[in-house]
Amino acid sequence: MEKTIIELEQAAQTLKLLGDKTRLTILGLVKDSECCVCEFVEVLQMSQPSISQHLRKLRDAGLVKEQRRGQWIFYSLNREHATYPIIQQVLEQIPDQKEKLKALEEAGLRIQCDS
Amino acid sequence: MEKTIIELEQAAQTLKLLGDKTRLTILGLVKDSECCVCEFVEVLQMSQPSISQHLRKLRDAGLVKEQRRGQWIFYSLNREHATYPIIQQVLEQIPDQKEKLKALEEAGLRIQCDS
DNA sequence: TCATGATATAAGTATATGCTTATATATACA
DNA sequence: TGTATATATAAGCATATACTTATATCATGA
Repeated sequence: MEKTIIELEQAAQTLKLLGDKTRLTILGLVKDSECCVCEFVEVLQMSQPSISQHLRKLRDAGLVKEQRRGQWIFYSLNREHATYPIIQQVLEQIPDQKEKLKALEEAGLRIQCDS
Repeated sequence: MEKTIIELEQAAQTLKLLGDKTRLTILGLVKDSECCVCEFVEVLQMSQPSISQHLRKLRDAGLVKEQRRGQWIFYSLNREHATYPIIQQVLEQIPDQKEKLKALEEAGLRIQCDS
């Protein structure tokens, strides 16, 4: 893998966004698969506006991408972002969030969408 | 290298501290060698109290260690910290701060202390 | 066209953050 | 003992942050 050097200022901006439990969990979730807002609300047990505001910060910074499918808006990790290598490394060193999505699925709360 | 999983909450706390240009630079500097406060002040061109306050945050979190030698207090990276793997990875992906120390040295502003 | 569900946005608020200036503390050295 | 240097701490202040509640937007389906 080629080593890319990320500008300090840009790295700091991304790290600031990662430096919040809620956003770090959100990124841990979208690392494994796309998620929609109501799933974050369910997993994180937080209000919908609060989640939306965190997502907006992540999206404004370009760390996540959004895609509407019907009534849902799905968020995914933007692996093209300049600071993605940092995010990737960080996510590798924290507990996997996959089980939380699995628990959602088992509770029948996972959103599946073909459109 | 063994892979250690860092608790999400603790990771977020460290990332928050890294998410500031000044502190990220400070950590980049102590990655290479011990530095004292006046060196940070010189390199970063910021007020001494401001630097001291950033150092206090880093020290309170345990990310750096301090050691007094005579009239100077030297700061160094605490490589035993639980979140050190994250810090290490991040520092590997941003520009090296070594030249800044070298410039200090050439300007005769580097503090050398044997005590 | 209307009601519902998913999401975004706005406004308000309490707290956190990062600087400033002023001052205290601690060491060195004459 | 007195002065200079290095550093820490305190207090004040402007701005940022992360919620809350209320409301707007947009797609779906009857």
